[in-house]
Amino acid sequence: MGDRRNKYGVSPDMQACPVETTLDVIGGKWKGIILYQLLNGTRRFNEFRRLNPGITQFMLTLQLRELERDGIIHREIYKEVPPRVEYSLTDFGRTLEPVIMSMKVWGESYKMRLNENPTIQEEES
Amino acid sequence: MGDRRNKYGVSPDMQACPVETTLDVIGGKWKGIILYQLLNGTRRFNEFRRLNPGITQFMLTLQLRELERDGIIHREIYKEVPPRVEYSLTDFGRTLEPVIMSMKVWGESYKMRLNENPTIQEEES
DNA sequence: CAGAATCCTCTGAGATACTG
DNA sequence: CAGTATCTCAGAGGATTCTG
Repeated sequence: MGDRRNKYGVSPDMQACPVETTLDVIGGKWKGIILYQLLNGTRRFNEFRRLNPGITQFMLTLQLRELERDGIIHREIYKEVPPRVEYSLTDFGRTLEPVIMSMKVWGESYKMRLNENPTIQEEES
Repeated sequence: MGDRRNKYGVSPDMQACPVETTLDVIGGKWKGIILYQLLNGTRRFNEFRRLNPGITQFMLTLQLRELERDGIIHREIYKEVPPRVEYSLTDFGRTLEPVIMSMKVWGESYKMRLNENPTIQEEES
């Protein structure tokens, strides 16, 4: 899967815009919701599947691995039978909390706005 | 281009996660940086091109139109020769400012973290 | 200057089947 | 339970050319 660190073939510190950097890390199709659910605590693999019926095992694994690679989440493997794996935010991942929360708040206001007036797509600036 | 309001074939208010909703609106490849640049004021079409050499005319137009459709930006056309079009945030678009800014701050800390220790991809939670 | 129209290329994402 | 391993494909993203 794409090493999103190399969009321009340069190291990420050469990328001009930090907003883009953040989007690159949390912008995956399911990463927003995964992170949001992790704010409430540790989750297991099948717990994510139950919470998000739309996501396939494959994609879930992929998104989790990318978040792990980026240092956002931690993957704890318990050597048991049956196997158990728990996902949690790293300390660094926790620093995303204000970002996620502001996105949550805004998303809610956006949906409210759509419901209030579904036809309006633009307003005067 | 995808009507991202219909990921599940349902109206957006049926989508469970507001974080995803926000990502759907601002998660386009160039939307983060476009919005960030608009925080500083009105921009013209070729101004965006100069600021972001990597983006093609086509993609720029597309991203701007989607943001306009979603009520985030306003497109003011001046009937002149040569033509002039100015883009600005709508009032509603301005409500994205805290989101963008928190993403900017986080993106900077992420890049700093990479520079400090490029090999570390994970830390203990 | 600010686009519109075409055509093309990847890759993010999904379906399905199998396994330690 | 928590994953791999393949295969497939739509569609986001891009290059190029043309125009009011």
